[in-house]
Amino acid sequence: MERIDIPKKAIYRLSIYHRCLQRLVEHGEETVSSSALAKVAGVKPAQLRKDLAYFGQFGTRGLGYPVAALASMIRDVLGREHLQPVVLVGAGNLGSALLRYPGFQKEGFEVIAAFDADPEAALARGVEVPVFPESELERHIVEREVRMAILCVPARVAQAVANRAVAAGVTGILNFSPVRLELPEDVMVNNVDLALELEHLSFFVR
Amino acid sequence: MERIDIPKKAIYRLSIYHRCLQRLVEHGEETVSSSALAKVAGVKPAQLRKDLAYFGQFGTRGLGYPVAALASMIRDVLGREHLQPVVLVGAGNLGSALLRYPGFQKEGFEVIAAFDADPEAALARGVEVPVFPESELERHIVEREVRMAILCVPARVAQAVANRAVAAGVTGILNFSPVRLELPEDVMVNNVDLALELEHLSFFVR
DNA sequence: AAGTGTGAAAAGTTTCACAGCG
DNA sequence: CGCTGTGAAACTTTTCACACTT
Repeated sequence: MERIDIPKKAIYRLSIYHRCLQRLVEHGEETVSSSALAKVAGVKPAQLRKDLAYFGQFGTRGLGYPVAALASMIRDVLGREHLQPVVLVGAGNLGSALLRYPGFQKEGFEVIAAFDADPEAALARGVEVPVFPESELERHIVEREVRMAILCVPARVAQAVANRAVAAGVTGILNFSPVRLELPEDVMVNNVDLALELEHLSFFVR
Repeated sequence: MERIDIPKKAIYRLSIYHRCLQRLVEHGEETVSSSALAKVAGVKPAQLRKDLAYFGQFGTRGLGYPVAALASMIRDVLGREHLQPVVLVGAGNLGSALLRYPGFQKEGFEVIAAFDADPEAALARGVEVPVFPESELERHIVEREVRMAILCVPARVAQAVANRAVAAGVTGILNFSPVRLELPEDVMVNNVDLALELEHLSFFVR
């Protein structure tokens, strides 16, 4: 696999660049220079050029990068040319807020189903995505060939739910539970620990 | 300031260690070795020891670290020995979910007030924290000497709200808006971009 | 014997600076 | 001339390995 020596952080930044490019497309821009794009993305021009260069040569010297084509190549690299189905487990407080969060849909992900121990309660929160009992998790993952799951379950059941999702075919987990999941290393886990982020801030605040 | 050459990531990990230590305290453990703690925190033992060593010598050779004392020193380093007041701006979909999120309280932060353009609507969502009109933001920040703010406002107003909060005295922002905030560099901004995290996953999923 | 603290090596990432292309 | 693409330098972070303490 050639992407073995691409810095992980560069992948993150690719998503940022993509979002900036989308805005440029909307504004009808045709080309953009590395310095202009770097400015709005909040990075240095050289870093932007290096990041893009990992994936090929897209710019024209003396001119810049073609906005639309660059956006398309990033979508391609990130595996987002096509809609990715996603499931969400744990439609409680945070989970149901995420189900109503427009950002996922807007960036091209479709949350096709949610699962909860108590689907009725979740539905009562005004969620539009269908909510199923947790027991049906595996069936939906297999049937729709789902690769990504969002986990918003309580800490004590997180590991068990993750194991089940992975056994059914999930290889990427966005984990909101404050727990370090132990999973096969070919499963990508992305932890978003809200309390941790706040703690981190408090070190710098004084 | 001596903490100039402490890796930023080490600060993040300190929070993780702290959470693991809390669990050990609950289980009545008195001491823990670097390898045991590293295991549950998901890092290598040498890294754990190095991280802790940035702040002093806390372990006993041949024995390990005293659980309670180590937890206390981390709280001290992170500025969390005392309760930190926090405000939240934008009590919409995501914001009101965060107001009901137990994790912040549990980790020792007190969200003392929330602000929204439409406080009535926010209150209707069953939030317990008092919700005020956005115009009162500055007054509360000044009166309670608030240093940290959680931002959940729509992208287009994020910069303006951030400017106001900073002008009133905030120096740390946990930003959920998908926008790169431009602020004085003594202000610490911690971006949590949910759609971005999902995008990042999709690169590794295939 | 068990386990910390730490220099030094290795690995990973960012920045520089400039050659080279359009 | 302007701006990309990129090797090499600088910097940051992680890992190793072992001296040293209890």
